[in-house]
Amino acid sequence: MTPLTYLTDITSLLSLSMAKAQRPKASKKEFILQKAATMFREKGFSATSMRDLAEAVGIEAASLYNHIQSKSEMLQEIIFRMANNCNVQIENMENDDINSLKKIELLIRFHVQMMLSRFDDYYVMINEWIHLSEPYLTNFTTQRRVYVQKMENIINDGIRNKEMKPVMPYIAMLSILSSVRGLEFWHRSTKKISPTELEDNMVSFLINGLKK
Amino acid sequence: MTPLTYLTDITSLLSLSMAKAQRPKASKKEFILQKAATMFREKGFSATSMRDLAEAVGIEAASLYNHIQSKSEMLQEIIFRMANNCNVQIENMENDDINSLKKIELLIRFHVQMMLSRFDDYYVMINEWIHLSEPYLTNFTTQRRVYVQKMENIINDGIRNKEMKPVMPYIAMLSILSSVRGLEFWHRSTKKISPTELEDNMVSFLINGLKK
DNA sequence: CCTACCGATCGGTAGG
DNA sequence: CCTACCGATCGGTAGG
Repeated sequence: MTPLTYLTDITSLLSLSMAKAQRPKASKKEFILQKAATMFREKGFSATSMRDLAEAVGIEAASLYNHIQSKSEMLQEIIFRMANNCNVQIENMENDDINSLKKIELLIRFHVQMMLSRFDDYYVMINEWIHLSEPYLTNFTTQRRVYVQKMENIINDGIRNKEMKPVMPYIAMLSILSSVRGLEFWHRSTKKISPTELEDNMVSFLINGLKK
Repeated sequence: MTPLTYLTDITSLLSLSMAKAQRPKASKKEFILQKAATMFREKGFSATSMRDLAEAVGIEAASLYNHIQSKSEMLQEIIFRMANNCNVQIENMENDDINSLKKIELLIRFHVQMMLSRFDDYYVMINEWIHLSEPYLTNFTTQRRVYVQKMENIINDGIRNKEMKPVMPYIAMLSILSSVRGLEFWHRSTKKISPTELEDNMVSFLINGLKK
């Protein structure tokens, strides 16, 4: 089984071009959301104005509202789609018959791949969730709490099965997710390291901290 | 030598109470900067208004300008003070006669301690630098580039001296700094783990990825 | 999808 | 340190 097995359904979630062919309206909305994600990442949600966004899209600010409901709604869509991707991934994996160390490796690979291939969306989820309004804010933080708990549970299992060193699961989980987040650095850099090299080396460094 | 040796000069840089006793004006400015750092962290620089800040300080918005020049200037002061702390730390250490692995351990401890004891300032430096205006923006990113290069160099030395595994220094540096950043999680949590426990376990997890 | 426009709020200043 | 206020810009709406 290759590490990519778990990622097969993600391309369908990405379905930008599909949507474009099938529903022109949805496509324009997707286009707007993509530009919004890029600007939210570059300038932050609060510092991005609807007029800036409209200019990037190529229409007047007022016209945006034919496609989206509000600035907040765009943030919600960007974040909860990405959160769903993450939830689907870990739930598919949980009941799978592979050992805990391999599960963690696959999770690291999944997150690195998300961070590299869907940089804007992933970055916005991680850095701009604070600007969600209620009840979305609580919804998100709850989902995140559940997610990281699942990850800690996998590490706990690994320690009990003697597959892993007796590290503090909380610290390992935190370091893994944070290290992936740190790849924003690489994204801003001259990219002398290839995505594959990056992924493999990150896996190897982090797994070294876990493996017996 | 205890890991804290390198931190002795930091308390003098923190000198909030000293300034309070000596120069009342400077003290009020410090008070404002501290409130600003907290709000910039909680809501982001752009979403923090001078009126919000004024209310937290207990004066009218216009009165803030008797103590500070502008909203931007506050961000600059918060960020460059913290950046200076980091630079002082690594420069003091560079020419020191300890091995590379110990240097990295001390750097991890330094960053964890900064993240825990000066959460607002550290967080603002890491997350809000993007809102600096030129020439401060370039100044900051340059300082950061130099800093992480120094850290990579230490890891490179460690590998050449056979103290460390042949990891990719870039990845190790990135994971270390990102893991510390991830402690914002802990800061928002119920804090069932003590700062010391946190520091020691983070050191041990990350050093495991490096140590032969 | 546009023009025209709304009330609210922004960072900051004048003058005392 | 305050009152009073500035021009600019914000997210969003009406109406076509």
